Amino acid sequence: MKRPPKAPSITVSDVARQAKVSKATAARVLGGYGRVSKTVRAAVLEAAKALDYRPNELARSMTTGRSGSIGVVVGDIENPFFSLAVRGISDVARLSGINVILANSGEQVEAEKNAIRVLMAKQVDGLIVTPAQSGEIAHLVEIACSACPLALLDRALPDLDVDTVTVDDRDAALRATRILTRAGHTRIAYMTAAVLSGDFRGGESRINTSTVRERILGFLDACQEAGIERAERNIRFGSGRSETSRAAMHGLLQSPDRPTAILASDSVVALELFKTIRECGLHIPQDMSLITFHDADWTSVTTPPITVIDQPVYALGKSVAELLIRRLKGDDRPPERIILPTTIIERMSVAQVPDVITQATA
Amino acid sequence: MKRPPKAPSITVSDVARQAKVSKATAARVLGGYGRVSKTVRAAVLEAAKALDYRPNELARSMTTGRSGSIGVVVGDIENPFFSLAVRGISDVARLSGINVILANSGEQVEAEKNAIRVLMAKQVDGLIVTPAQSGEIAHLVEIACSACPLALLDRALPDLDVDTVTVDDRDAALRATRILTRAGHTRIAYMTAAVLSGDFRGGESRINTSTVRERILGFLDACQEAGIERAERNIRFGSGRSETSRAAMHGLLQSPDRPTAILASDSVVALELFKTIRECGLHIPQDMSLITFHDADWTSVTTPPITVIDQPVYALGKSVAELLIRRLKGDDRPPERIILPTTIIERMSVAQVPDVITQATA
DNA sequence: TTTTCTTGTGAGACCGGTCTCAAATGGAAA
DNA sequence: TTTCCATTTGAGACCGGTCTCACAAGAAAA
Repeated sequence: MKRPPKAPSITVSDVARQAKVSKATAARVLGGYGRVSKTVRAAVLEAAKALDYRPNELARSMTTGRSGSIGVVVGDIENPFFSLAVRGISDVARLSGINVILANSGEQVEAEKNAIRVLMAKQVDGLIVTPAQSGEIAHLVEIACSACPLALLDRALPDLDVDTVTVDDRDAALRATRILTRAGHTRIAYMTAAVLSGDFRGGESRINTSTVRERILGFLDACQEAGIERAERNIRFGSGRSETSRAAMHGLLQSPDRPTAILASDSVVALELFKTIRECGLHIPQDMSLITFHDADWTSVTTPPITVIDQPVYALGKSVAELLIRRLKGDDRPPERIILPTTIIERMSVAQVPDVITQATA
Repeated sequence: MKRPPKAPSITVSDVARQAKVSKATAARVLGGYGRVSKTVRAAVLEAAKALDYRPNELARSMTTGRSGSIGVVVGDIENPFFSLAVRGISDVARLSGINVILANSGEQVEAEKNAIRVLMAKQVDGLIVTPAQSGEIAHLVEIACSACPLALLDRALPDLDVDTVTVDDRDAALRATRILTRAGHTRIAYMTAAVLSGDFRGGESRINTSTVRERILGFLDACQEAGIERAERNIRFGSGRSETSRAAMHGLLQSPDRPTAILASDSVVALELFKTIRECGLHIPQDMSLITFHDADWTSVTTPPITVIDQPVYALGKSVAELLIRRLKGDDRPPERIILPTTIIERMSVAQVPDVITQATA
């Protein structure tokens, strides 16, 4: 823990000495600011090359106050949704010569807080966050009030008026659920990995994360439209990759009044569901219809292929990054909330409900 | 591009003034070094809290010379293989209070070089790289010679003697191919996303990336063992997600002497293949057997589920990170090359070749 | 020729920490 | 009481850049 051999790196002063000019002059040509004569510039450049000078970005950042990097905090980098969004972000960042420090919150607020603290200490110029928990946003509010621009990805926070990019969750859920109700389903479950802070019990107003709330709203809209009562009973939170959630899924699928259709909030949940449905000896779509958010690559190769809500994930990342970088450049327009449209890709995972057909013909 | 409002942050001096002690003393308690009396410590801490002091990690890094972060350069963060490995790395890093700056090379050497340059300028304490190209490693050699520890993930470089963690690629390929040969296959293709620098033509010695070379060696071993001649004809490079590679796949699958079995080098290639095989109206496993490296989550839900080589991907990331961090702490044992074992998970994507059965019964 | 302006350069402060060194304090030993 | 040593504290250099300011020299204007 003691000796980092401390490579004696080449500094501006070294170059200056070699080029026989002052440190200030060398710094000017090396840093690309101020005015220098052609001859001196050439001399300095030559000296720099000879010495193999590499600027110390840290030192530079310290004086300028800008680190040239932005922090990105996502829930779970393993979720292909986030990987893709992150690529959108980094592609944009690269174009502006900004680099990205990535942190994983594992959807834990504490980890999120910690990640943000570390990123701030590293003096990131801006922050893109996918808030893990809707209840605790004090740390985000604090950032928003500070000089460091903050942008929200995929999940809006009503109480936090900052640049935000989401998709038309409510509408997407509505349309997806409608496909289900129109196929005659009346027992429809909505499964999300999100955890509820507090208790649900029908008060969707208590759900603070826009993504979750909007989707539930859309889901309930469609259910109501179809005359399905107490649809909110079938909303399941916390359906992650954990053991408990698997057990819960099993329980749900094996109960006598199990749903005949499920809407999954992301492809990870959907995959778990897909496996569990099989394990329970059920068949998609005959015994169980399934629609999921996110057109993950595998959804088209299963048997049957899954009907999905295709979100513009890459564009989502691209847009927040653009918004944030614009802000970094000094733009001070009021915060923008961009909502990107989604499409539904109908595949083979939704079936007509038999008794509806029976009823219809009876 | 001009005015970053420059939040006037609280510094040690501010805290010192408030606590009525010298800057040095305040720094001691805030930085957690040296000796300070209980009373003074309490006073400083209180002042710090009152002022809401946050250390500037950049300034700290500048004097100490250690930035507390490591750089990770992977080929494609969207590939679940890398996402998982990266999680392994960051989990370990977090435990040591080190954070990770992630960069994507897109498997392009130039991007890789650039990413490394940026990361070095940011004074990362160490570097983990998945070398994109085997031919151009001058930039890596340079790092290896410098004071900054370098570790290689998944791909070894024979000419670069640094800490490296890979899997038993040769053996894995051998065993996988054997499954195929034992099922009677004689026309077996090996498809990798890797691009060859130069030309292949049977000289596997010219392939510098260990992963690719070892796998090919294992593949050829098994073919030879089964008496298959000129097996190297069926090695296909550059099978990425691109249009050209799809076209190539189509060509291969529709040719009259198409292979009856394929070994895919990663799950992204395998998924492309899976889709293409379907598009060509072929069926797995009757018309085409398929085995792939990496037990990606979707491989178990397809029809049929895919036989895979299960690599300990998370452990791969975990191990390199551990190696690198040990090195950061001053360990100077000679470089280690760790090879992790793989398992084969046999599912339903391999079929017996009919004419072999015929022969056997004849 | 003298004055004024422009341009190039150097000296040195500064960013926010760490860390060395010397001085001050106080208790124990002589 | 005097001497010595350990502990605590302060002053200030330093890390590697940026940037302000003053000054010198040459060009243009008077």
